[in-house]
Amino acid sequence: MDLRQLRYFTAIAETGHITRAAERLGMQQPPLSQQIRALEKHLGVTLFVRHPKGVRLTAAGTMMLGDAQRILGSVAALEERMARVGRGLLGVLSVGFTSSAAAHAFTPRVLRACRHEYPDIALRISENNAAELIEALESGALHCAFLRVPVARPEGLRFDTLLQEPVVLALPIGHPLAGAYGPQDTVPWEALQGQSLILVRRPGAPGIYANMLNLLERHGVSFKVQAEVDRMMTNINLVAAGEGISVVPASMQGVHAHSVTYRPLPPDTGLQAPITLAYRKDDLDAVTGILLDLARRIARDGAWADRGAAAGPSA
Amino acid sequence: MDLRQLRYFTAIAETGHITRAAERLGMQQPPLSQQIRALEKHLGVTLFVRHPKGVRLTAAGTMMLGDAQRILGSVAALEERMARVGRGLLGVLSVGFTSSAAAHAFTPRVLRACRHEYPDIALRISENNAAELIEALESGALHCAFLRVPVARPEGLRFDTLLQEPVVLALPIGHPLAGAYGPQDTVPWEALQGQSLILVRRPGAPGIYANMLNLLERHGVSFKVQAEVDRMMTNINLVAAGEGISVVPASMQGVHAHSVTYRPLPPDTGLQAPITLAYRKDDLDAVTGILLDLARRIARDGAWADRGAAAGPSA
DNA sequence: TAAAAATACTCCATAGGTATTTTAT
DNA sequence: ATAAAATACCTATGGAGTATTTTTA
Repeated sequence: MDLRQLRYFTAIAETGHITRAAERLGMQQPPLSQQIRALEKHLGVTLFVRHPKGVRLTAAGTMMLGDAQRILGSVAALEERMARVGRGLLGVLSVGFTSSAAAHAFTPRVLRACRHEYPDIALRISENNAAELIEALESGALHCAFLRVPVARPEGLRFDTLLQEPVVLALPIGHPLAGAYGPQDTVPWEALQGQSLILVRRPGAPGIYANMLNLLERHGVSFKVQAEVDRMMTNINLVAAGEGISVVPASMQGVHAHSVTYRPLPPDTGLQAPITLAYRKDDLDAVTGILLDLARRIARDGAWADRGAAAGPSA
Repeated sequence: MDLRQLRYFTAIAETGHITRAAERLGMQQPPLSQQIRALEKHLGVTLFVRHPKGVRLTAAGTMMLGDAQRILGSVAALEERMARVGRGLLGVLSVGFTSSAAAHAFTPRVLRACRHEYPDIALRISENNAAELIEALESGALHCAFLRVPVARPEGLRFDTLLQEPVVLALPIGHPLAGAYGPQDTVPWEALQGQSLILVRRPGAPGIYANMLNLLERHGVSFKVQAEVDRMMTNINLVAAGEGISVVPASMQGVHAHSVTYRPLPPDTGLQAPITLAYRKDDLDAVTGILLDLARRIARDGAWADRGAAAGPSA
């Protein structure tokens, strides 16, 4: 028995005529007669009593009709579901992000929009440092992750830049530089001469710290690496504790506002901290594609700065 | 999509190899690969990730597997059910019987055995007079009916004789014949000279009354027809009321024992009251066939006289 | 390098079409 | 006499087989 015969059976049962059912099925009457006889023979049951003006279900046929319709309904529902899966509208999406990506209003905004616009995508969200996120991406544990562009970009992953963001200097309250430069004053690189820096430089760390060190070297500024951590939030925590100074993406201004103060850096240096979406370049899952499109749209529209968010300007 | 593709899909999912699944399905690997690719294309979803040593379900494939197995299970169950329907082991069976057929232990015994041996046959039982039963049989409202052989056998119906039964004379208590003949004494036909008879002669009435009238005529016995009724139970009721005398199947002895007494009739006359099963000769339903076989078996084995039943001897 | 899947082609079983006959009212 | 189903026969799509190539760990 196959589904075709079930479809034929229900069509005949519903119309009461082999001829009309054939019409509805877009076929001729003889093959339909043949198929239904084959089905009856296969099942060992007479499904219809043949009248001169149509057919009528036997008791056995009546028993069968409900089941047949149920089965055909299940099949149609399955096809429908799978079509939605194929278009990425239904399924599970595992998304990771770093603390610094999460600090920007953009990331939660995208996830909130995804939940709202695609309610059948079940989001599995996790926060972690960049190294762990990248490993999870490579192993397939994550579909994609929001993070800053790392220095070393692993083969096999793509990093789509969603938005650019300037970098600011983070100083402990009462630091000499905080006295020398007002809140709106740009601090020149030379002013960092001899400072103790806290950096994120563990595996998978964002490129901005390497870039900054290059800039300092180019300006002939000497410094001391006071600490190396694995995520920007730790970075700010240490600044708050007075361990030294650091730089962070503009969106992280306001963290530890009672003990950390922030200052702009020279705008012409091109020191930017982009937020990217990372995913495996070979198999771009349909669901991942949905999120990627959504994130790009929101980034393009600048639509994340809706309320109460410390938003930096886009590229 | 058809069931074949679902079967192929589950086979591959369950074995983890296209090659092994092909083996299990009794086919070659290439067509199986083709079919599964066709299914993937049809659904718009990748179901398996191909590894060098087998395949593994994708998330979409995993979602699909459960549904596919459920659907295949439903189909198998449907086929199983219909096979049972076809063999008559499952379904509804509408059975009728007359009061006189029900009076014999045989009839309830057959129905009880049917319930016990074929629990999936839902019995619809109704009691009625012969004329109504025959009409119900012809209209299709009944599958079969236990009754005495009617004088006029309608075209289109078969009457299978299940067992023969002698006929006895029913007399009101205190009737002169009851005094002239003891309980074991055979009453000769001549003794009925001038008696008032109560007969069942309405449409569909059993043949025994017509046969009896022939016998009386042959013996030169004159009589008076006191009443004509439509079922034997009424017959006895009128005898009990003193309206006249009658004859009934031996199994009805004992009814109205306080007011009716019974006497044997000459055994060599061939006046018998058979119990038959009537059904449409053209469409012998499988369920009806089951009951017919069962009734024949019980009649042959004489297995109805198990307990507390007023049983007459069989043919 | 080896095992499994994919590709290329060939064949034939059978679903479906056309023409006609049978059936039952 | 008529409408519908059954029968007979033909055609062609596509499922399955055989041989071979490609893939990837």
